Amino acid sequence: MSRPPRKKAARKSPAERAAEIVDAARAVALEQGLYAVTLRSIAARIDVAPALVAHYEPNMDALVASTFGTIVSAELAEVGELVGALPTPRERLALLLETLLDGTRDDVTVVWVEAWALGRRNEVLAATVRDEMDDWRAYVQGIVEAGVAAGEFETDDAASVAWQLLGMIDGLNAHALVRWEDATDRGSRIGHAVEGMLGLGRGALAAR
Amino acid sequence: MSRPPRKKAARKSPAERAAEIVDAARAVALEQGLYAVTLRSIAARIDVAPALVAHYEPNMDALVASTFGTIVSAELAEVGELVGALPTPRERLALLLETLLDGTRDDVTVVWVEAWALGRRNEVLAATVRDEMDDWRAYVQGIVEAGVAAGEFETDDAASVAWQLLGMIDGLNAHALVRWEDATDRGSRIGHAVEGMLGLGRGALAAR
DNA sequence: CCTACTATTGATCACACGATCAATAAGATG
DNA sequence: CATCTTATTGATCGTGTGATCAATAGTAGG
Repeated sequence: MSRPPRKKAARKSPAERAAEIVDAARAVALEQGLYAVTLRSIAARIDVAPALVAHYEPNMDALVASTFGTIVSAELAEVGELVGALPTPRERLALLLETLLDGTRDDVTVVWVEAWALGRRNEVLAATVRDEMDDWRAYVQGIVEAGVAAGEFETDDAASVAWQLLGMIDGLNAHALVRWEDATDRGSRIGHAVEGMLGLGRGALAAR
Repeated sequence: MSRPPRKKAARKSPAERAAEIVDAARAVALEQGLYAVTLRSIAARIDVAPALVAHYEPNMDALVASTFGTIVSAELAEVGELVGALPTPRERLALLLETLLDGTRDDVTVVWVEAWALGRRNEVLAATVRDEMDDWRAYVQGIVEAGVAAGEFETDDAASVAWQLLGMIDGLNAHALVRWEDATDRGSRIGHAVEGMLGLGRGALAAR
């Protein structure tokens, strides 16, 4: 089971080694959650002494926080690119919901949930969580405002609507994480809910 | 800072001591979260040796799980009693949403979020979480079905609607937990969302 | 080729966790 | 009052965590 005893790690440039550590932290977080991002787990993954990880990172709280930020901002960029290809705000919002609720990003959902819990004991992480949440809110708000401007949506507080949309999405994903039994239908009915929030007619959101 | 050195705990009946431990665990969980429910923290709170807590509980995983169950089922009972006093399903649902989103139960929200995260490493807790979620689902589903039977609501899958409602509620509360900055408006717009899900006209849910 | 720099490491600390067990002492029972 | 039952404890183990530091060994530059 245990790895063959490590001889000695090859000497690498600081930039290269630092990148290796960051990559390992991201991989561990996605595979086993933020709680598994530990001095020793990261060191073991890149086959290096724990002290080396400590040498490159100021402390583990910071590494956990930056790892969270990396994962979540990458997700936003990825989704943004996908959704941005569509022409109308209505279509963009529909695809956004469909994408975030399709159940293929449970690894990221775990990171979110653990970040909410861990944030209560890790100040740096808590601040990062707030920043990333705000980035997401701004992104969704942009879609909503575009829809209002285009006469597709109806609301007087796009920021509030954005918060509520994200809250709904995260809640549904978090639930699905736990009740893996029959969590096939997350998102099946959220369309109507969103229609209610944005003054759309029934079925208007998903319409072709 | 540290307590005056403990002399010796008074001898109590097993039932009494067991109850004391359970109470302490619940209090600690509500004040500091499930992660703080530890052998030593519970022992310190009731001024007793850590070994005594271990003597009464099979293991800490079980105590954490039962503590979660106690807190959450009590919440359901409390809310159920409050909401059940209203005559129509529409009013009951409106009060349910208002109550769960009024921001006075953040301590319980912390317990939920930490349970989702902790459940990945604590099998007993994970099972308890699923059970309690199902109890909540059954309760909400009952309200929805009553509304359908009364001709107030319109849906063909009350269970699915119940899951979605709970997901939305938990997500909004979890969000509010982290972005304490301006989380005053959770629930301000969920009414319209629910109206969309249940085929109600705009503002119908909150109507007198 | 030699030297200076520094990436890397082993050893070690202090702390917190759950858990076990023999020993103690309080109270019940006779 | 004597005996027995058992609630309670101190001591201890094994594990896991983050962190520090002197010592080592590659490697680049003179």
